[in-house]
Amino acid sequence: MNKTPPTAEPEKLPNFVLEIVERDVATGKNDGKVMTRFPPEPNGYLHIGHAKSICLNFGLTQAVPGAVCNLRFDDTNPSVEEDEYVRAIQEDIRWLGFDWNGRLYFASDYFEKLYAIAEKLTLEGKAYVDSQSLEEIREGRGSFYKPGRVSPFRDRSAAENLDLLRRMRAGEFPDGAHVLRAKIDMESPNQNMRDPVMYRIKREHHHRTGDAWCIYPMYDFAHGYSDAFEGVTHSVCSLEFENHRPLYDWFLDQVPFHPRPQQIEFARLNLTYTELSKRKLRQLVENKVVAGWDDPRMPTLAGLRRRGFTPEAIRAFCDRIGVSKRNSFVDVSLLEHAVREDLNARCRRAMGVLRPLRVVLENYPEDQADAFEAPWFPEDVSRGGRRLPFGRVLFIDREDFAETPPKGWFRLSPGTEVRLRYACLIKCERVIKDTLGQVVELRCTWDPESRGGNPKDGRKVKGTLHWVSEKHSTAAEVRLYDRLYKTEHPGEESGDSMADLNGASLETVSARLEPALASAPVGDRLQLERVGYFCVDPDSRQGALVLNRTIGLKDSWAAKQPK
RNA sequence: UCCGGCGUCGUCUAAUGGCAGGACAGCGGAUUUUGGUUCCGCUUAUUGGGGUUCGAAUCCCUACGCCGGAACCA
Repeated sequence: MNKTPPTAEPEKLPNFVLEIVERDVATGKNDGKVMTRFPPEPNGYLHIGHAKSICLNFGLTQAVPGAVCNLRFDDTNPSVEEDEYVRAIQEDIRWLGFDWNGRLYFASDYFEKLYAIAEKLTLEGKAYVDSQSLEEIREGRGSFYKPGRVSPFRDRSAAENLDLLRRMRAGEFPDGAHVLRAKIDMESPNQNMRDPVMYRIKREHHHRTGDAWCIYPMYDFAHGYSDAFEGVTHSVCSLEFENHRPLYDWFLDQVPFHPRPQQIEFARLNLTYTELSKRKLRQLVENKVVAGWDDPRMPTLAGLRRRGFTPEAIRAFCDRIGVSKRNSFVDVSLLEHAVREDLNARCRRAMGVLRPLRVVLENYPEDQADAFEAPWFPEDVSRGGRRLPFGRVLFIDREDFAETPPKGWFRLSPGTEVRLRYACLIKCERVIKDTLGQVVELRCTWDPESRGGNPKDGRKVKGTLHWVSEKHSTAAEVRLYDRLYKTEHPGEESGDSMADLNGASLETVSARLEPALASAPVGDRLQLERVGYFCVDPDSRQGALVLNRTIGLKDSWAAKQPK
């Protein structure tokens, strides 16, 4: 029997980021202060990969006394950023169970301070205005194998550069006419150091600053300083920024800051059968492959929430996958395990039939009306229950009947007897088919001496089926979700994950549920016994319930069957 | 061909010069009015080669493999 207490947070794995932080605290670096930040660009919804970063950054504040974590929107590219995303991101972080405690920042709040630094660097001869075209700049930057070539504008005087920069800001030049570049090293083997662009002219409405600016700072220039302005000590980002660290440090070297932030890189999450590229996820939404960012098939937090995942399950998953520098693919079954583990401990059990098959009990009197007691939590009957109305006509799941049963079949088949959970034993006498040969109804008999499920004579049956009474049951639309992609690594073969979409990722069925479920509120989670975990979708209306299957139960019978 | 990073069970991850451990997955078994849960058990790993050392997954050298990098994106 299941004695599992309500979900407990599992032990966190040790990880190298936490080790660095703890060492820095121990050695008194930054006067013992620890500040991290989670810096999303508001250009899409957060997904399970972001959850890993959130759990790391905010989780550090729970592991290290006095540590804090900021939420900072990295909104330096107005072309792609929107307020909708700012709101959704905050909602998702809160839902996940974390709080930035008012430490909410925007890179765009620093535009004035960043610009001041740009002027300072320009004045000091560490930055210059380049008037080459985009193509010329790209060409001049060289390649993996070819060193860069200096721009013909690289030696403009500080005064001329400052004048041009001010006029850039003032809007005197068209988009693309000039950029501000850091003067570093065009021959560096690290291409990020080959005079990176600091500002570009871009006449685009910004979601917060509106039209106040026509020049916008680039990530590399803005990020480290934004960290420094806030007092961030440990700036955790993903592996693809490793090559940017020398540049991060170079910018910080030009202005004294205490504490001085340190960039630390870790491997972002990859999940099998899952796409976690924001660009690709946006494509799914824009191409209407899914119903929206919160489609329950999406790996977004909004999607997982609507699917019925709990924040506890996602946190437990993140704690369990660890943090390292190895790029890896986590098996999606680990996520599924975390979800089942949490849902198993918290969900009440109920009965519902996904694909109803009519069962008529020929020896059950028309006017008889039994009802059977059933606990909501079979493993803790003290938590209450309900009565299941019974009758002459019932529904069982089509999957629980086989006219010619395979080896090892415990369920119903002609001439065999099974238990209806909490009710009684029934035996299949006859199969009724339509003109196409499809089974449309089963004629059965019940054993009146087996009320509650145990026969008087003590005979055993192998199978126990879920059921509902036709007359009393309530109808529901049930949405069954499968993996969005049919391959373990979507896009691996063709280069485009769209090619590996699972066309059957959503199946909608007309189910019948036990009557007590008719009033289940939106968001309610439950287990349909023998079937899976479900939650009530916001699309539900009075009398028209919509259920999402969060995840099926483990099914060792189905797993063993030949495909 | 350049720069940076990474190589531990099928997968993810521990070990910080001293018994290669855990989780998931898989496979058995027990219990079970959910083919669920729970419990018990089992299989499986240090990329190769050299070196240092009483002792190496760990340090050094070397080879190989994988990932990232050539936006006025982040």
